[in-house]
Amino acid sequence: MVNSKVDRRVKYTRMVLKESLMKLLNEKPINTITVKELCALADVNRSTFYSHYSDQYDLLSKIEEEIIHDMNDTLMSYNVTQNEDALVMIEKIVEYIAANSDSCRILLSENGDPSFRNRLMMIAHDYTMKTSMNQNMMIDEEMTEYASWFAVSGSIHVLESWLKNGMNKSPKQMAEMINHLINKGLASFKA
Amino acid sequence: MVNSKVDRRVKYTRMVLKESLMKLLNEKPINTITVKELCALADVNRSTFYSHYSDQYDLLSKIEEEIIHDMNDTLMSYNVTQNEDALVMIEKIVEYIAANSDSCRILLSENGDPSFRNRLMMIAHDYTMKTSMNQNMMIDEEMTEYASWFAVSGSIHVLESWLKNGMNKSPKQMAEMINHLINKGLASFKA
DNA sequence: TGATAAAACAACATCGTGTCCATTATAATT
DNA sequence: AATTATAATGGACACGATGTTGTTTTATCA
Repeated sequence: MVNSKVDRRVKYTRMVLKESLMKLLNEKPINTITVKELCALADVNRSTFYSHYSDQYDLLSKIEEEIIHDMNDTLMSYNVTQNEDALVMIEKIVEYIAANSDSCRILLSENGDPSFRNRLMMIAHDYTMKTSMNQNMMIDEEMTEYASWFAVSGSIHVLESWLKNGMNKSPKQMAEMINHLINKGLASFKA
Repeated sequence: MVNSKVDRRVKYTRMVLKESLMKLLNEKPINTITVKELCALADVNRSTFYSHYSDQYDLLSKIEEEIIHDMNDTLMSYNVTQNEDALVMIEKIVEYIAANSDSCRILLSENGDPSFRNRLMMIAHDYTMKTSMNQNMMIDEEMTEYASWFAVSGSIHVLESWLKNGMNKSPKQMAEMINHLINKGLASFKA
């Protein structure tokens, strides 16, 4: 156990700082949040903060790092093969986001961090495109790249809206819809 | 002429401040830009800055406002009817972005402003969805909303990449590709 | 050219910042 | 339980950006 070597006080300090920053991000953008007020909310001395993080942005990126890493691990554990259907992969991603909806909702919101969105897109790109896109050859190399990002960006934004709407559909429903939109576009929704 | 009533000095001050902020945004994110350095670059007194804008973010939003307003006007002038093909509307939007590629590239980049992206998406949403989506009835109200945002977000992101790549395709090519992706998805690109 | 208004200049208090160090409190170890 | 180690606190500090104010200089407009 590597984790057990970390002092309990350190664990608590980092945890409460992360929680407090997320609370503040739920109310206002990062650029209006000061280290001072963050520490006041967390009831942590400002000196202590600086012994862990260089500033608000550093703390935010650490929070994101944690989620991204955790998500990667989770997806890795499914050990998806090239042949497996892309729909399964999309489902796994949606389910992970659902399981971490609070954090994801905040980080993807108006007050969130665009770079988190980008990192998430990179993961989605890797995990879905490898399986679905490469199955068939595409006409144009550059166009393929554009098409791939179109799908990923659209998907992520749909999930952002979904989180904002309190997850009014099941993860399975969302995954199926996204899969349809990616592969067949709006045509698949026309009556 | 309403514009001619504005003092030349005021015009110059605002112009040079806008230009300077864009230059800085081309190099680093807004949260690392100070009013002090912005004024130094623009060679404008800090007091003068404050008589026009409350802070960097205010100035940035004014810049965005200008582009958004201008874009709306441009699109309005085409007076697109409900029946007109969505492809035409997409072309107009792509062409506008191409004509203002420098500003749009910066504002949509890593150092740009997410809210500009959102405003752009609102416009694209209004101008394309009204024409294309409503032509056919959709199955589910909520799903229609999701599908619409999927298309818009994907499209904007593709255009972001396109700008970043130095516009290696023609606006017409991009518009056609986007139109295909929206309506037929990846299926339309498979060999 | 004279009236008007904007920009520049200088000075100011304020606030958050980042970094000290000494002290206190708490966890880990024996 | 006592000891050791180390994390957190509290206070102080200089520093720089901020936002404001009043005065002077400069440019514009009519």
